[in-house]
Amino acid sequence: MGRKYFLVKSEPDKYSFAKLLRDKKTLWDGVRNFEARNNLRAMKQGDLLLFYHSNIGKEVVGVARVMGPAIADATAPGEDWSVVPVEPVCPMKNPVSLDAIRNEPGLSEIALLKRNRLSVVPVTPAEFALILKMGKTALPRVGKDSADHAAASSR
DNA sequence: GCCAACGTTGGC
DNA sequence: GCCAACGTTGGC
Repeated sequence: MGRKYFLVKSEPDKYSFAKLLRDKKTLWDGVRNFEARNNLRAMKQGDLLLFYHSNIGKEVVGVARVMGPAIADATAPGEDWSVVPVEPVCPMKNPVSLDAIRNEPGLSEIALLKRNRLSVVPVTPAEFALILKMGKTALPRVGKDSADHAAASSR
């Protein structure tokens, strides 16, 4: 099956999309909610993430990509939490605010709104495409993404 | 296994 | 900084 889409939240003064751009990659750790953890575990390499700034900004500011499957969260030894390695894909040309999402009829069912306080929520392909469009953002051509291309062309 | 207390998240 | 929503914990 094709790639899946999710939205992940971070408080920008804790970990911002700008910081991810600088870091080039990070482990998405610190998730301490079972449902959010299970969403992390549902991710696989190549899945795309909308990066949302909570509290400050309250807007989708960029797109990130899952670099590999979920692994144990080393920040909670002995506990059953997970992290996922992610890398930045591109910033949104126009950040998409929570208000804009609320006011968009095509996004009335989005899990971000329905499941208010979940820090990792699934996004449908249609919702993902619509938010990119609202952000006037196109995904870059991914030449380095040879594994995905090989998988796609072998189908 | 119910439910009250508590803690956390996140919008305002 | 307040408060509402809601998930988690712990007593019974």
